[in-house]
Amino acid sequence: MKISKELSKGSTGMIVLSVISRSEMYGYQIIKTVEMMSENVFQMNEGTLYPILHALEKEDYLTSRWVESEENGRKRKYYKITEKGIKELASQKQEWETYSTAVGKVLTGELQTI
Amino acid sequence: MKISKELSKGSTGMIVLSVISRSEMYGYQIIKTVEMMSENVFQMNEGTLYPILHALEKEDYLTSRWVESEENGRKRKYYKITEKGIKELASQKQEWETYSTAVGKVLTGELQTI
DNA sequence: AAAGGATACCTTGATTATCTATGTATAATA
DNA sequence: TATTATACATAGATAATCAAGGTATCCTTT
Repeated sequence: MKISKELSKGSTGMIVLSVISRSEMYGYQIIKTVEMMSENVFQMNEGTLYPILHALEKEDYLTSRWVESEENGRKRKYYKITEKGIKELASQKQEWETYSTAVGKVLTGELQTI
Repeated sequence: MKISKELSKGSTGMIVLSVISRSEMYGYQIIKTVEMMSENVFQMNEGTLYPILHALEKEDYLTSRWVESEENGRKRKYYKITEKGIKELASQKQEWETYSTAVGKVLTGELQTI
């Protein structure tokens, strides 16, 4: 990810699940899609993405299949979300909501200090 | 932090700077304050906090002093934010804003896929 | 008086997410 | 012909956090 430091750790799997949940995609396309949707805030690199895809598949959140491109003969590995993945995504979104709301509360100092 | 997984990685330093920016505090108090302000979402453990405090001090974002408590004789190490720390906090808040907004965009799918 | 829990500091070693670098290969462009 | 973009992948390094352990004092309950 481009966003400096370690801020995005932990959310990358959710981001990947999220974009795949809208349409079957291959790895390189995921990178470009996330880049575009985040307006270049997230610039995932391949060394990050591929291990995540493999892990998500191992957990049965995704399935994959090889597809030969029609324009060029290039092979692409398409990933599709599973039912289990859809549930996991919903759970992770909920957790993200809880987390980001909590950060907001601390940053804005809604409550008083002890 | 209590929030499961690794979601909060990278934001802990900012959280600490943020609570200290409102008043001088000692370590244990920081943990309790963050717990309260986040409504128990963040349950920082000591093994996380103390190394962070030392690192922030080393970077001159904080200064510390030992204070003997008046109620009981217990010694506490109070941390105070510096000018440099205030600037750093502002920068990290800005980054958090960019990051969380980007996550929101990807999750809600504001734009279309390629 | 003893025991346990809360307070208060700290460090070490393990875990894990991500990055950097590297590798392979093809297609399109300059 | 050389470079860039596409497309997959892995290995080793880095770094944030956690789990566990250590020391010590104070307060409350038994």
